[in-house]
Amino acid sequence: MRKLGSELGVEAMALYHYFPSKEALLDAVVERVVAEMKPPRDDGGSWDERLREMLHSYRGLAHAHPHVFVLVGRRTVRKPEALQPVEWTLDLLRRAGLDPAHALAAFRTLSSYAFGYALSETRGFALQPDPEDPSGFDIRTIDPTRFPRMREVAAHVVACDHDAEFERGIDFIIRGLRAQIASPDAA
Amino acid sequence: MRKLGSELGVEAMALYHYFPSKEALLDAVVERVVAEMKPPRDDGGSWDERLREMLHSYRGLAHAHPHVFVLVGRRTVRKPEALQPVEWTLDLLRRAGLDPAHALAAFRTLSSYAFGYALSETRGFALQPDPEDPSGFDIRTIDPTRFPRMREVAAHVVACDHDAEFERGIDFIIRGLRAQIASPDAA
DNA sequence: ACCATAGTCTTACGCTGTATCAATGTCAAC
DNA sequence: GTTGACATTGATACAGCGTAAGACTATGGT
Repeated sequence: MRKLGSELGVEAMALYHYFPSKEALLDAVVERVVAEMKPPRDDGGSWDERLREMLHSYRGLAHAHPHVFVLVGRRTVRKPEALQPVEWTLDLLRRAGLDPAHALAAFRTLSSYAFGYALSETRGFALQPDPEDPSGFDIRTIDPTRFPRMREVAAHVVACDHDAEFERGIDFIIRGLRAQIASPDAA
Repeated sequence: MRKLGSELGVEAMALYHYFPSKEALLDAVVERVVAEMKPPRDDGGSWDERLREMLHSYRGLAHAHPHVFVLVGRRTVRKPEALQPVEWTLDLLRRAGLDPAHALAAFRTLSSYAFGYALSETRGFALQPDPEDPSGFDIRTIDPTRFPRMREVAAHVVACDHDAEFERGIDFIIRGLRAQIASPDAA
């Protein structure tokens, strides 16, 4: 607070005239960040293309604001406006042919995936060697007799295109959604 | 630190004989928590059943240690032992028929999903009304003309079986994995 | 001229992690 | 039996944090 205040040429306590607490201030920051998400294009384009767009836009928040993104997952929503992207996505899924219950399940699946992936990405995946701490864990030097599977994927881990990997995850899920849409009665 | 110290009948600074910093101490806590994960059963049982078991076990950590779980996602791995569950899961996926690159992609998809879902769950999903703050956002009273889709799912949100919902998400992804295994050459 | 209001500053309190260093307990070597 | 090394703990202190309480100033309406 003191730092932010001095950034604004003001004492820390002046901020409390505008926000009741630091948490409320951060909530407002989150609100601003989430508001950066753009609605899906309304022109031609299949539902899954627009869905992909939404998810990439969501992940983009993590890239643009890595420090804020951790806070996005909290239940701090006071104004429903902050949930506009949720409304968009649900609408997308409903138009794709899912009933409300499945649209909700699909939404939670997709958003959990995107949230988890983007968050892991900003913190550095556990398997990824940390360039800032060369003394730390490095999958490339792992004991191949005890961890043969990790040894196997080590090369792929260090030379990983995260954009493509994120997209592949969406592929998996969308395939599942399509199956649900095609045969809504199946378990 | 002072609190933990007094819990142990000791001054706060005594802890620094065993851990160089609070962060290192928390890393050790995370290690202990992750070590609670059990290896997948080795008896008969399809790979996807064992995979489900792993994911439920992972999510179970969040239920058993909701405050610690946020820290699980950090790259704080120093000893590869803490990555034993990763090795198990990779092995599962490889045996299921995925090549190393796809096994890694599948692992990241599944773990991101489970991590994101479990984390959102412990914090309370954004859509879920907060029982501790009845004055906050409540999806049941949302404006149906501005947010028709959210209005539609409101009933399902409040009466949601998270176990089943989590399972449905796994269904989606596993279906995608099966398609990849069936036709490895497709995009 | 008066007062309400908005905006800011000052001071202070209790909390945090931890650097520094002194004190103690323990045990092996001489 | 004394000594010295080392493991462990305690005491004190410091800089940082969020924020409660209240005083001060500036502004605009009456």
